[in-house]
Amino acid sequence: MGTTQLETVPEPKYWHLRTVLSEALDSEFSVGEILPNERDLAARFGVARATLRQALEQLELEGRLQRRRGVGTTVAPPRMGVSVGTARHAWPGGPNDAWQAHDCALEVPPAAVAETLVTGRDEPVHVVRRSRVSRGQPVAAELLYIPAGSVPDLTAIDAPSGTARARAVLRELQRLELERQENAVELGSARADDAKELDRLPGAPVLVVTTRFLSRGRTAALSVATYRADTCRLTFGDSGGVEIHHGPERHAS
Amino acid sequence: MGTTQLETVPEPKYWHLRTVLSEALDSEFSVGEILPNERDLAARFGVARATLRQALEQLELEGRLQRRRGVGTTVAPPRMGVSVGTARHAWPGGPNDAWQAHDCALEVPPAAVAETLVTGRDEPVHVVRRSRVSRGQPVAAELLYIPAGSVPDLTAIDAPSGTARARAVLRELQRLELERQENAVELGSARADDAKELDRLPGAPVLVVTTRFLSRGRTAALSVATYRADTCRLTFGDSGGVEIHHGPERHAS
DNA sequence: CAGTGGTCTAGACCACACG
DNA sequence: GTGTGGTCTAGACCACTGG
Repeated sequence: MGTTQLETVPEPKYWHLRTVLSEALDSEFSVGEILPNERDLAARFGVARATLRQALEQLELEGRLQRRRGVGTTVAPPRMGVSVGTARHAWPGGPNDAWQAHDCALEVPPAAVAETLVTGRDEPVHVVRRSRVSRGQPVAAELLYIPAGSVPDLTAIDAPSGTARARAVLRELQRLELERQENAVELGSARADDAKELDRLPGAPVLVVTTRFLSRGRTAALSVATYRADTCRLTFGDSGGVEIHHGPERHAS
Repeated sequence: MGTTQLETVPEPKYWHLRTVLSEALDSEFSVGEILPNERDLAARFGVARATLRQALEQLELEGRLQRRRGVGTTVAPPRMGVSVGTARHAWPGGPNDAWQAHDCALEVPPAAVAETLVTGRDEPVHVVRRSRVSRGQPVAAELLYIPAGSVPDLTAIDAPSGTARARAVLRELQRLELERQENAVELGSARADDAKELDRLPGAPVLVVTTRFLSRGRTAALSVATYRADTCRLTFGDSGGVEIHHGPERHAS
């Protein structure tokens, strides 16, 4: 007789809470608005903070919320469509390729990368770090692996590393007739360095896009780009992307 | 001198634990092997079970582990490459399209879908449910939205719903000259029905692929497919996909 | 400084699979 | 039944942001 089980829900609390909050976001909040803090929300719904957080995590994963330590939880705008298609302008080193080169170093790539590049183990390759910004916020961090054989004319460049070196490598790469071979997308979690670049915490969910570029039948470069999964919708094909978003959206007035 | 801080780690415990476990998986475990249970593991590492679980969740998200209630935690095989490219055989209703039709109903689609289909609000459309199996396990659940206008010759079909109806709709669709227009990929969490189909719990991370099909310039169908994010690597392009998997040495730099 | 989200603990009970 | 992972609690302290 002690049970206070007013509602027989085989559904977990956090999942039900997610639904309730999701509907509240649609009807009672506008983009950018700040939610009550977690302790207040938990008290309001009569659950432990950990349970409330489980619901918030779900909503953040779905791109509905944005949480920042020391600041608060805000309603996120609809995900932005980010083109990862075959458009010419997306070519590495091409004009207006949406990427900003940061750095370049000669490093030994991970085993899986070396395998795809068909280079020897422990054979260093050029690694160009680039980042991509869209609508004022960072959306992707990329590592471009380029075998030394792909850009043989680099002896003329004196800069051993740094931005200048990165641009030089890209310039050389651009002279090749690159052909995009394949893409793959999978879920991953941001490594510490990527997380910093993406303004997220380590372990944040990311969409990892790997692309292989061919030149005269050989693998000339391999790109591993990590996109923020919470804010990005990846679009393939040359157009901007379908405008599909979830639920009604109200904007601050 | 009183600090027992043997290691000055600004790193969270669960993240460090994730790394340790990840390396252990590479060197000491083989695919399919069962890990010790969570209580034992937590005790072994001297952390609370919740913390240990946080690390396991990360590894599951990355496709390294598979956890099943009542059974245990096992080492997952490398993610399988699943083609979502433009290959002919992937056409809805085409022969060997890798999909199995389950059901069909006339329903009012979500607002976002109706918008893309350019149908009126509250106007019902055919909704075909399909599922996709690869290597013996379910990898995707799909909802195919087809405006009634796309398949006008369905009055001859008497089955109001069910598998027969679904196949009939697909057969009609196949007679159109479909043109794949766009794809988008984003992270989502499995709804209850999808989760059941994918043999996962509600809220499990999924990759949502939306595809628009055109016929004579009009949107003839819209596919919303949810793929298991833990087991699948989506490949675009007509070939099988690059064989990139996470071996030992996942981390660069 | 005060307030926020992030991490962590030590328990408890539940839902499920399997013998 | 036993044993597993899944959910939930009520606290505590930490790391960060901003006034």
